[in-house]
Amino acid sequence: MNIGLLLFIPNRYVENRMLAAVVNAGFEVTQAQARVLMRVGPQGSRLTELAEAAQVTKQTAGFLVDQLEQAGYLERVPDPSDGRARLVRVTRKAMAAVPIANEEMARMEEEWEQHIGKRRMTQLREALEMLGEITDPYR
Amino acid sequence: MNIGLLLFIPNRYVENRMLAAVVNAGFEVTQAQARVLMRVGPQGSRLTELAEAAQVTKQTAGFLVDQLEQAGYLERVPDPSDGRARLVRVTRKAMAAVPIANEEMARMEEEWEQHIGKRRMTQLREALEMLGEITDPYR
DNA sequence: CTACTTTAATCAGAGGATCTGACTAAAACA
DNA sequence: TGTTTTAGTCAGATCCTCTGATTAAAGTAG
Repeated sequence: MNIGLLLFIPNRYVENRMLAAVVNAGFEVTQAQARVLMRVGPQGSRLTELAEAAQVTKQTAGFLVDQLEQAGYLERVPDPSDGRARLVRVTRKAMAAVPIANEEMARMEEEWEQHIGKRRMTQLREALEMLGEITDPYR
Repeated sequence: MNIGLLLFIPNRYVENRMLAAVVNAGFEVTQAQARVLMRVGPQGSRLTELAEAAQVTKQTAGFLVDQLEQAGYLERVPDPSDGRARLVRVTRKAMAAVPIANEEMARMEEEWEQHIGKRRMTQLREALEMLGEITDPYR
């Protein structure tokens, strides 16, 4: 079985479960919005950075940030160090979603470890981290 | 680093490279079309099967098959065993893309093995296959 | 055999996500 | 100062995906 598909299946599973957990807790976000939201840094991020991190164009990132801003999950403030730029920041409202997502992630990892064993889980992580070195366009 | 993201990065990389290889060889397909196309079985598949395998609704699958049919990559023939159903089959034109995709995949896997080593590659595969058992909704 | 239920596929309509190209304004640089 | 780069936005188009309703064939229970 092709390794692309092998990677795709658990990846889709994680995305679905994370989103479901957050939506279930009352946060109304879509998959695409969530991908942007989770990439906003603690001190705020520029739109261009978000676009790169989420692998979309600036326009798409802007479109999604607009929606998240309107929903009250993000805010834009002027960037003091650059008059052209603005910093996108996570609001308190959105921060409440972070522990929910983290807990769901932890739960999932535990289930996985239960199924494939601690040793294989460590090996999986190691292999994926190394693959990131050659497949992640942003580093 | 969260395992969802760790899975996402190489997965995206595979999808991008596979699509690029095929497109580069003159096949004009999109990512979504490719996902459906690669799931058509050798004896043809029903639309409903394709929808399940590609994780989309029947309507979406139908929409994509329409496009692929129009482009000459797929054809629909009546299913002799069921008057309601039709079989979607890959045309000769599209079959020419298969070796191209396979070669690109093989090339990628070789590069990965080069980077992380044969042992880790085997472990990766094994762990992913086991994870599929609990994360693949279609089995 | 008839009536009900399920299944395969399509039609209609809508919303979401993404892109390319063109533009404005601020910053960096020569 | 004048040119080039960078951050972000506007406009328009396309692609992908969904929900809901419909048609027709197949399966099933009496």
